[in-house]
Amino acid sequence: MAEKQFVKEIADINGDFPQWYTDVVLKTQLVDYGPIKGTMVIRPYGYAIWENIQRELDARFKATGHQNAYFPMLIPQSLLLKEAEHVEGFAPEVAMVHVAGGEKLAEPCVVRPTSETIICSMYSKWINSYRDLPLKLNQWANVVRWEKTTRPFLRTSEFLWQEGHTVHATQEESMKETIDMLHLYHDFARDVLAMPTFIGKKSEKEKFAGAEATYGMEAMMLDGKSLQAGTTHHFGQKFSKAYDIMFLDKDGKHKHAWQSSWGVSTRLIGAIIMAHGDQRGLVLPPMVAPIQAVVIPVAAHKPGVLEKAREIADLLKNAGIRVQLDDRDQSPGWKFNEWEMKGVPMRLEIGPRDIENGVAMVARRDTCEKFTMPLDGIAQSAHELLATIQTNMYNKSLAFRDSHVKIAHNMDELQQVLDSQCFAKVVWDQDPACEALFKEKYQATVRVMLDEEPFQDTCTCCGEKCEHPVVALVARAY
RNA sequence: CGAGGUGUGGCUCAGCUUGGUAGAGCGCUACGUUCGGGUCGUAGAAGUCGCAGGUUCAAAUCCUGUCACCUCGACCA
Repeated sequence: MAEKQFVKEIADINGDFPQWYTDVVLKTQLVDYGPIKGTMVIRPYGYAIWENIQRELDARFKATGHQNAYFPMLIPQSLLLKEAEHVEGFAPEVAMVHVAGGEKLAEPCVVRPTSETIICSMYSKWINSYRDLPLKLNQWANVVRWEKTTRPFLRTSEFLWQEGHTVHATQEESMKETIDMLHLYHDFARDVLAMPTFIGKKSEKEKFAGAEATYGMEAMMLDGKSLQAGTTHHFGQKFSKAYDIMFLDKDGKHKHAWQSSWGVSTRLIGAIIMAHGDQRGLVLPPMVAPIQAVVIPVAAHKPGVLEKAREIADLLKNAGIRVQLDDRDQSPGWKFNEWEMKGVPMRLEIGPRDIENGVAMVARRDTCEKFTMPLDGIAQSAHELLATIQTNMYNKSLAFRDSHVKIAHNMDELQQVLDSQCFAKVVWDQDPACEALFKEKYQATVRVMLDEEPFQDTCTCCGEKCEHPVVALVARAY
């Protein structure tokens, strides 16, 4: 059987993690490849994960005073050209429309690679007074970036995301928003995705095209590589000057507004897969799992078994658990394997023996433990187990990550750390030459840690005394 | 864009060196059997071998061109 071969394949992953990754996302029917290279078809099981992420994130946005809106996907080229750095940064990966309605367009339009330009052009109309500020909008949308190489969820030509764009009267306020949202993402990853992340500042070289400062949230994957899982940007007044977003302040003077933007994408799904997955396939945190519990009748042909299984599934469903009864005509072992591969957090087996004993066999996906659970009060027990799994998954990831971060005092140590598939903490003087060396010698990138005291006064890279030492995280990244 | 690789039923591939009737496993369909960790049997449907040209009595196989995709590097959420 193909599935049997698959289980065998991922049992010998041998550090060939990307291959494991691709196999898993295709086999578990999260996605399929689209007809155009680099595009991804998100199938129902994969999309349901995104819906759960959306719901949880959106609630957090609303709770912090943000509103949702929607802007057009097609942007006139001239609008894109207004902010020089932004254009330069995105030009190589922009898709354009030259013909529409059978005629060549007088002015081509671009398919949004991000929406700063169209949103800022609207903001300049909408904002006139300090009374209009702050303006904090978010959009759930798709964007297109014509990347050279692609991988499902992690890098695709088109992807789904949310992009928040805020406007403020002062730099302090805008900066606070940038940092607040970074922490919102961090907390979200911890509480919902069960994924510990590092938050930090991107170097000058790596910051967003057009931003004054870019901050990122990065997660450690099981192979010790880093994945950027979210970013927030402080724009200063760059875009407000390019797009003429001005307001009349309390003091009667016209001023350019201060802006921020921030986003996370369907890449988060890739992050979940690579942060939690194991040799049997996906392991989904209960908060985002499309199916939190599956009920499998064993010896379903015997009288009363299927009925009891259905009764228990209904009990869980009424208790608010996303549950599925698997009453398909397959052998139980086959089903166990399928749902494990698909990452369902808990499985309940109901057979004649269990009914007789008033229990269900329960299997946890995160630990692969199997034990009995009394049918009496099972909805409550299931809820508690799901919460336990969620917490355990976070703790497990955190322990893994913490054991894979090491301090590097010099370049020799850095090499050792990176070669052992770990992140390196270094001291860096923010010299671009040193950053270039990290990249050149180790294909590694830096992100500046926030609020960390340097552990030495010399640079890990060049060994010279630092004038502006910062602690930075050096890691190989996806 | 640099380096390597692959195109053969729905999927994964064998066959190619040395040209001679198109193959397997999985999946799918029907019937039966089985069901506490990937059941078993019988029967069946399904492929102009990526495309174009060339060599030959004869091309999946050899030659030339072309297209597509995959992996690894440079860029990105």
